[in-house]
This record gives sequence, C-alpha cells and structure tokens, in this order.
Amino acid sequence: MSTLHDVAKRAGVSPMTVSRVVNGSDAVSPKLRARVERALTETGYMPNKLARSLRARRTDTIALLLPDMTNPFFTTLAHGVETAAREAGLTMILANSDEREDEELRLAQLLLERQVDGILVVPAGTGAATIRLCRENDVPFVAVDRRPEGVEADVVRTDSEAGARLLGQLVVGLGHRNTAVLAGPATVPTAADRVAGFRRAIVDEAGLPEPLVLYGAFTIDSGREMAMRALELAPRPTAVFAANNFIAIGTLHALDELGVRVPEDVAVVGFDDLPEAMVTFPFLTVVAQPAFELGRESVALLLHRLANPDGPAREVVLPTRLVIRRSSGSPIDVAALPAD
Amino acid sequence: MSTLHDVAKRAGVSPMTVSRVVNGSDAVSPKLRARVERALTETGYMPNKLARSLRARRTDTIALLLPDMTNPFFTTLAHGVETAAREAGLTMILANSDEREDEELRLAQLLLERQVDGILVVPAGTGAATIRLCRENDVPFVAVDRRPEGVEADVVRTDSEAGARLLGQLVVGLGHRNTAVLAGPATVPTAADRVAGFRRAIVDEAGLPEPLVLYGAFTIDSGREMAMRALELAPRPTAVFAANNFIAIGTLHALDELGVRVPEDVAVVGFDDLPEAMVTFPFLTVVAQPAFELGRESVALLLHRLANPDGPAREVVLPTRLVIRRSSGSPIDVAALPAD
DNA sequence: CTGAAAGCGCTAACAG
DNA sequence: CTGTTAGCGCTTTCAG
Repeated sequence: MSTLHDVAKRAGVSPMTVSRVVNGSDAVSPKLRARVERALTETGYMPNKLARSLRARRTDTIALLLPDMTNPFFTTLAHGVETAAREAGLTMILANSDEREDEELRLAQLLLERQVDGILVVPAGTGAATIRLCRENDVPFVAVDRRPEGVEADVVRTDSEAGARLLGQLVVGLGHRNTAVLAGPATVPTAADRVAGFRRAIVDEAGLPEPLVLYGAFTIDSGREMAMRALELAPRPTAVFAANNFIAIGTLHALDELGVRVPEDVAVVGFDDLPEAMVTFPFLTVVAQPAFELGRESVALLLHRLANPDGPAREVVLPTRLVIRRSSGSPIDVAALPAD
Repeated sequence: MSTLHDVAKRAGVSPMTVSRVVNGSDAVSPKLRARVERALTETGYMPNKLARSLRARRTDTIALLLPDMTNPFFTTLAHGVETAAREAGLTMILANSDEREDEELRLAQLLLERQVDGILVVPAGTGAATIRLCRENDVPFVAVDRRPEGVEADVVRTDSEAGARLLGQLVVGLGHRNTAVLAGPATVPTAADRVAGFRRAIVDEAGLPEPLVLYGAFTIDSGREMAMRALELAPRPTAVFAANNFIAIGTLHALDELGVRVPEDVAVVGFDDLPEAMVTFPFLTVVAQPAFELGRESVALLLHRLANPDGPAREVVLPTRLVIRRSSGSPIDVAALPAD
C-alpha cells in the first residue's frame, strides 16, 4: 500500500504536490502534474480515507439504524437511503437493532465513535435515549418511519393515524361490527397511532363497538399468536387489522392453521405492503407506505440539517396509499350475523 | 466532543494514562484510575475510532458487497454476516452493486479506501477484477454464494450444479420431456452451473431432449420476459426451471397473465427460496440455499484468512435442500402429450 | 506554482 | 506505575 509520500518520492516532488493532483487542484504546473500522474498509476496509489477524514473532521458516511433488516419494508427503505446517499457522495452503514432499545443505543454509540456525519434511525422504542446521545455529540439525527415521542427532532414518516383510519372506514363500509387490531409494541408511538386511527373510524365515526386490541411485536410469530388469541374470543371478530406486514403474514398463517377462510370467514387488512414484486398472487388489502421514498426523503432531510445545523426541526409526512385486494372481502351479509 | 487530552487535563494526568484506563489496561494505580474515570464521565468522553484505526492500521470493519439488496435471499445472507460480524466485534458495511461488474469494482475501490479489514463479495460477474484489486491491496477477500471464475480465492457457496440436478431429476420423475431453463446472466459462473446440473439430469442421465435454455438477468422483469418467450416456442415446455427466486416470481406472473395454470398446465421449479416466512401460501417447489448460514460461514472464512494470511484458498460448500411444494405438480399424463 | 511545518486523536515503544 | 516521544496518512496554513 503506497502513501502520498511514496508517490512524492517517486515523482521527485513534495507530498503536498501529490495531494493537490489527487484532489484535482488546478494550482499545479502541467509538467509536475504529468510526473505525478505517472507515479500515481505506477504505484497504484489509493488514498487513505481514514487519514483524510481525521484531518477533515468529516467521514462522508451516514448510518441507518433499522429495527429489522429482514423485513422487506425496511430493506426497501434502506435501498432508498443508499441510492440517495450515493448520489450525494455518501456511504451508508447499515445496523440492525432487532427492535431493542438498548441495542439501538449501543449501536448508535458505536456509530458515533466511528464519526459518522449523521444518523438515520427507525426507533425501536420512543427514540428518546438515542436522540439525546446524538444531541450530546452534536451529530445530526433524523427519525424515519416512526415518530419519536416527546422530543423535537427531524422526522420523515407517513401518517399512520390517517392510514389506519382509511382501513377502519373500509371495514365499516363492508358491514363489520366486531373488529380486532393486532398491534405492534405499545411502546412504539407509531403502533399507538395505528390503533388510534382505526379506533377513530370504528368507534368515533361509525359508533360501532370498541375493537379488540392486542399488543405484541412486529414479527410473524407474534402476529400468528395474536391472531390465535383474537379468534378464540367472543364475540369473534369478523375483521382483523394487522398493524404491519409481518403481523399480517403471521395472521394469515394462523387463520390457515385454524381452517378459517380469508376473506369468507374473516376479513384481513394490513399496514405496510410487501414489495409488489414479492406478492406472487396479489392478495392482501393494505395501506401501503412509500418505503423507498421514505428512505430518499430522510437523506434529504439529513443533508438539509448538515447544511443548516441550527434550523428548526422539520417533519415530512408522506402519503399512504390504500390498496384493496382480496383479503378484505366483499360486504358481509348482515342478516347472517348473530343479533347484538 | 472531548478528546483524550481534554480528559487528561481535567484529571491532571497524561493522555497516555487516560488511554490506558479507556482500554482497560491494568497498569494504572487505583487512585489515578478513579480520577480518570470521573473525568471520563464528566466530559462524556467518546473515543475517536478513526484516530485509533489510523494508528492501529485496523478498522474492525468488513464490507459486504451484494448484487441486489432488495432480494430477500441476499438480505437473509446479510443478516447472517451481520450477526457473525458483531459476535466477532466487527462492524459490517453494506454496499449494493446492482448486478453490475463495473459498479462492483468502483464500490470495492471505495471500500478499500475506507480501509476495511476484509471484503465479502457476491460477484456480479466472474469477480476477477474485484479479486485482483483486493489482492493488489493486500485485503482479504471471500467470494460468497457465487464461485468466481478462473481465480483461486476463498469461497463459500452451495453446490448449484447438484441442486439443479435434483430439480432436473424431480422433473424427469414427473414424466416431463420438454423442459426450459430460465437462467441468469451467462457471465455468472453459478448461472452456468445451474444450467449444467439441470441438463445433466435431463439429457445425460435421462436421455431426454435438450432443455430450452434462455439467459437473462436475476430479476422479476427478466423472469417474466423469458417465461413469455419460452411459452411461445414449440414444443411448448411442460416444466420450467427458474434459476433464482426473482426469476421464479416473474415466471409466475407471466404464466398468470397468459392464463397458463401452475401446475396443471406447466410445472415450475426454482432455485433460492423466499424466506419461509414470506411465502404466505407455500407454493413454489425449490432447491433452497441456507442463506443465513452462507453469511455466517463467510465471516468465519474471512476471520480465518485474517488470522492466516498465507494459507491456501479454501472452499466451503453448504448443502442445498429440496423443498417440494405445489408448483411442481403431480406426474403428468403421458398419454395426453402430443406424440414426438 | 511549490514546499515546509504543524497537527487531526490516538497509541506503540521506550524511559524513568 | 507514569509520562514522553514519535508518528499513522493526510491536509491546512503559510512562506517562499
């Protein structure tokens, strides 16, 4: 591995001149430039970004802290981040908190030690501790997809409340009375928003009975388990709202095991789409979030913050999209329902 | 952001003593240690990994260079890498070559400039250029999932040839005569292996007619397009082998559009599973690769190489698993086929 | 236009 | 046990 000094020696110039050539400064005479360029290729010189970053106090690196890197929603989001980052000349480091707040904090610490220029986080909980850490170290922070609680911070997200309300209205329109929400962790504000939005359509707007609300994790197993429990209760819900894509998949597994048909016996609606591509036979009715755009937009917000350290916190809310497929079924036969 | 010097000044000791405390050296008197520790927490000191790495000539970072970070097979693999890396105290940087060799090389360059300790690559082509670059810069390289061509290098992969042969034998056993392979890029050695394995079972072992082989990309669109073409040809294949999961999905889309039923009209078998979790209704017959374990194992190989720079190249081949689901169908009715 | 000096934050190597 | 010296590879600053 050759250094600037090696190249300089070979070209018979000072390291500074080599540095200028490498960085495209025009204050170098053509003659020396040619000599240096030859030496550069002869030695196969490769700059050491570590040294450069140490000096420049900038690494051109941003971190994306995800709760679950196997969830296609988040990998699509990551793809959006990576694309936008690369366009801006930044490298992305990806880290996986596994939906655990303590792990998220530990990872954030690690990333700060690596002197990343900024951090994008999909908070595993309220995000408060992670935000505080970034603040203390003066590193820009953007919350992605999930609204942090009680702290002012840059946020890029979709309107979970409005999206869930759409699904609630759909369910109401189809004639359902007994509904269930299989929610995420109660500690994640976004999970609460989804419950609230659904409840608003069902109870506040339609005057129907309170939906059954079960809290769990954003995982397939938890979705399966919650669905099992929900279907045993009386009155048995005829419509189930799964608060994210993995919970929806788990729900479908559970219903399959129980021999409950979708949508004939139970209607299912979900939040977060699977990439269209991956849905071999389009099936699940969902409110889809623009995952890739969420990623792009968060990089934009971070760049804005880097250029503008002291501006006010901004919140970007991207629209959701209701995608009606088969799982929500047709209007149910009210006459066939047991009387209240 | 406080430095070792700041802490040292505050504690009234030399920076070196602070360094010793931070790094857990026991050669510090209890009295000084206490003073330093207090100063450490008071200042909220956070080590600068950049400076440490520059000095130590080691970044404790490895890179994973993927051809498609939206493919669940690769994200599962990445999850395996991340898990193993973290266990070994390493951070993983993820980069996305988009199945382009030039992009892969450009990214590898960038990663080397960042002084990563090692690189794991799922080569977009033969991998030759990338391997050469790493060699020149003396950075350990492990090829993952795809065998590089013509170069000796550490490899972790599954036996594509054997897996494809299994699928070929299955297809033969079901009574098919006219088969098609929707392969990946002809430049990727692994794609060629899959064609070879399938062909071996069909032609060499069963003496059936040559399968129709179409080359394309490992994408849903390409799979769809190849399937469209294959189904128009005469004799129309009754069994189709999709050489990766995205090609398989594209194939299913195409058949759906054409009104061709699976498996009644055409049997479909694939390579690379979707994570079990994501297959809402298990359907596709595949040879599944152990994606997570491929990731784990490649980190193991890289660690071995780091500890052992001059050992011979090693190749780890993990077994595939035949998963028979509905898409392959039952034995076909030979009498119903047109005569040869 | 070119180069010498200094230092980013940290630690290996040595001296006391 | 503690501190000093030197330097990782690069670039900012200033002098020639």
